[in-house]
Amino acid sequence: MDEDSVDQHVARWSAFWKNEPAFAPEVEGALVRMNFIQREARRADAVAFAESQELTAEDYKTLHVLMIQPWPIEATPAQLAEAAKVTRAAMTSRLDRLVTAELVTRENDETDRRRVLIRPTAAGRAMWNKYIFEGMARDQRLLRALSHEELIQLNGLLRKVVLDLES
Amino acid sequence: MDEDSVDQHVARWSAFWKNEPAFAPEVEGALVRMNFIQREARRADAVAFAESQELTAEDYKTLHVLMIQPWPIEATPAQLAEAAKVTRAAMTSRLDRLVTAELVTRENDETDRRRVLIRPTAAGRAMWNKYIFEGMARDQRLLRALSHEELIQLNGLLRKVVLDLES
DNA sequence: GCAAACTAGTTCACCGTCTAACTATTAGCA
DNA sequence: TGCTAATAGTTAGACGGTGAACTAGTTTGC
Repeated sequence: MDEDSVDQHVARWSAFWKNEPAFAPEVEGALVRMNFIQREARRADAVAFAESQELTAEDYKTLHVLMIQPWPIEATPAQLAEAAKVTRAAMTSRLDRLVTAELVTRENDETDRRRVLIRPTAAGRAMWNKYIFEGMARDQRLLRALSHEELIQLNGLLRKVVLDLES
Repeated sequence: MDEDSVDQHVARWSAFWKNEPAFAPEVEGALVRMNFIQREARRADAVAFAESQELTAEDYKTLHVLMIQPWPIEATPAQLAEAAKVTRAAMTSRLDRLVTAELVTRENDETDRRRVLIRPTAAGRAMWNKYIFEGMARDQRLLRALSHEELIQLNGLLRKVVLDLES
């Protein structure tokens, strides 16, 4: 198999840490590679949304987590914040932008007046539809080097790690 | 094999996108899992440095990329920015903090007076030494669910992806 | 020999996030 | 019932990042 840039990085480190048993080249390699792939994914997303000028990647993500809620399509800011993995404060300002752009509505919940309900507008749904498939295509392009079997194998390994971290 | 939270996420999506051939569950799963692992890594790093109060994770990273440069241990801000994957502007402010903390020195290069040379102080080297092995241990803990063979397998799959993205 | 182009680093204005404090509302319980 | 505690959302201030503009120094090429 050919070497990627991470192999060089790890080789340099291995030389640096020779005689140092605490250094695990495979751990370092795997983490750096995952970092590389994730960074590339974010970069590609940012480019796609920067070109369109309509929406930032962050705002799209917000719209997305709203759209993929279980029926009915409505959610509280707290639910969206958790789904998007940002704080509620950050979600407040994201929603400000989406409300201004008229992609979602923000209404008081009359049964619990502390709560706010967020719903997509027709324009918001249309915007989501416009980008969702492009996003899937970008993701598949990112991992196109792997066959279906290899993807399953990769998920098997990653699942072990995630299961361990979740327990 | 047991299910992790990502399996549930993907199952919900698969139901959502049933009859939609553009959705690839294995691609989605792999990316979400890598995201999860990376996020956990960053969280653990942040916790470790927040407890110590001496240094932020970002400043440690800066010190780190400086320390692992090839001999002699000195670098320009531009080199450090590239290694740490931030802009030069960001590196300027990171270095401001490290210079104030007396962990690195910033000197003019007399042979090319545009350039600045960054070198760790004795305190900076000591600080790096204090955290480097803890960081390795954190990384290994993160992937402890995988055997040595599985780590090699994982790197093999990720290498394919990285090689493809780098070409 | 000198103007133009390039390069290194910094400064500036802006952005999105975070934590912590704050307001408003609801739930728990003596 | 009426305090107290808990909860939902927002606001305020700080932080670290970005891209663009700027300063200073070096290289290129006529």
